[in-house]
Amino acid sequence: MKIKRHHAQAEALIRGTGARVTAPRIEVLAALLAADRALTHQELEQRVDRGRGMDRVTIYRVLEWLTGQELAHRIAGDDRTWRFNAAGQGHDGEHAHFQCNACNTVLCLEDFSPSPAIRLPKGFRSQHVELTVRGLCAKCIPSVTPKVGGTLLRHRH
Amino acid sequence: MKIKRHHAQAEALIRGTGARVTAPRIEVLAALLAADRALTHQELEQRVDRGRGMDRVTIYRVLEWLTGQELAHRIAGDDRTWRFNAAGQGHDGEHAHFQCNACNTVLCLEDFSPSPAIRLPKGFRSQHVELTVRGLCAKCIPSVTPKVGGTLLRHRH
DNA sequence: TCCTATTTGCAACTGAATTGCAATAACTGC
DNA sequence: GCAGTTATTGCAATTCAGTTGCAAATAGGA
Repeated sequence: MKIKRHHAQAEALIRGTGARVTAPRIEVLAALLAADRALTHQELEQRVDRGRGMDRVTIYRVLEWLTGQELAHRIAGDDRTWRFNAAGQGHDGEHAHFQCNACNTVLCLEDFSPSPAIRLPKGFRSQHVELTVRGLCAKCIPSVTPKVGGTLLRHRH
Repeated sequence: MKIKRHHAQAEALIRGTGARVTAPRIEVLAALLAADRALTHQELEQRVDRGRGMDRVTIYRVLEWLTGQELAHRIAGDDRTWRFNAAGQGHDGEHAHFQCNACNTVLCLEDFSPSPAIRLPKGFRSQHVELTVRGLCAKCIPSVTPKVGGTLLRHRH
C-alpha cells in the first residue's frame, strides 16, 4: 500500500507549512506524490473521488494553494489544460518536460543540463527557463506506426 | 505603408499553397507578418476588424489553416490562450520563446543554440524541442520595481 | 468545549475555443 | 465574362477548463 505512505508524507508536508491540515489537501497531494507523471485536474478528480465526494472547485483551490506553497508545480501543456506534479522531488530550479504529441501525457525530465545562455532583447529580464520536448511516448509510438509502411498517422484529439 | 507590403506578401504566400485566396486569410496573415511578437486571437480580431466585420470563428479557422500550412506557428502560453506568429521568418526547426510574467507578451527569440541532448525515458521519441524563457519584458520591469525599496509586486491579472 | 478564521461546497459565471449548418464566394470550365 | 461546384465564411449554439461569490462546515487555538 504505497498510497498509505504517500498519505503520511503528504500530511507531513502540509503540516510543515503551518497551515490547516485538511482531507482534501492531503488527498490531492498524496495523489500527486503517487503519480509518475503530471496529472490534470480531471485525473486528480478521478483519483481522489473514490468514496468521498470532493468538489471540483475544492481541487482547483487546493492545487492553487499547493502551487503557492511550492509543494506542487503547475505545467502549461499544449492542450490548454494545467497539469500538476508534486514538487520538491528532484527538479527545483530549472525544469524540463516531455509532452506526448499523441496522448498529451506530460512528465518531468530529470537530466537537464542547464541550457546555453540565450540572448534576450535589450531591457528584458529572465526569471525562469523552461525546456519542453515534444514527441511520442513509449505507449503511443505503436499507435502512430502502422505495420505496413505508409504515412504516419497522428491521432491528436 | 508597410501594411500594404505585408498584404502582398501574405497573398503570395497563400497563393503559393494552391488553396483559395480569400480576404480573411490575407488579412490575418498580413497582420501576423506585420507584428513583432506573437498575437492572440483577440489582438488579431482588433487588428483585422478595421472596416470589415470579420467573424471571430473565421479568424479561428484561418489561424488553424495557416498553422496547418506551416505559414503560422501556434504557441501555448502560460495563460491558456494561443498565440500566433508568421512562420518561415527565421526560426524553422528549433524554437525559443520569451513570455513576460507580467503582461504575458510572447515573442520569438532568434539566437537559440541547439539545446544539449536530453535523455528521454526508454522508448520515447523526440520530435521537437521548445525552450521558453519566462521573465519580465522591458515595458514591465518598471511596473514591478517600486521606486522605494520594497517587495516586488507582480501584477498578473 | 467554544470561538473564530480558514476551508469547503454549491451554483452561477467567464472566456477561449469548437461545432453544425446554411449562406456565400473563389476557382474551375465553358 | 458567366454558370456550376466546392471550399470558406458567418451565425448561433455549445463545450470545456477554470474562476468567483457566498453561505455552511470545520480545523485549531483559547
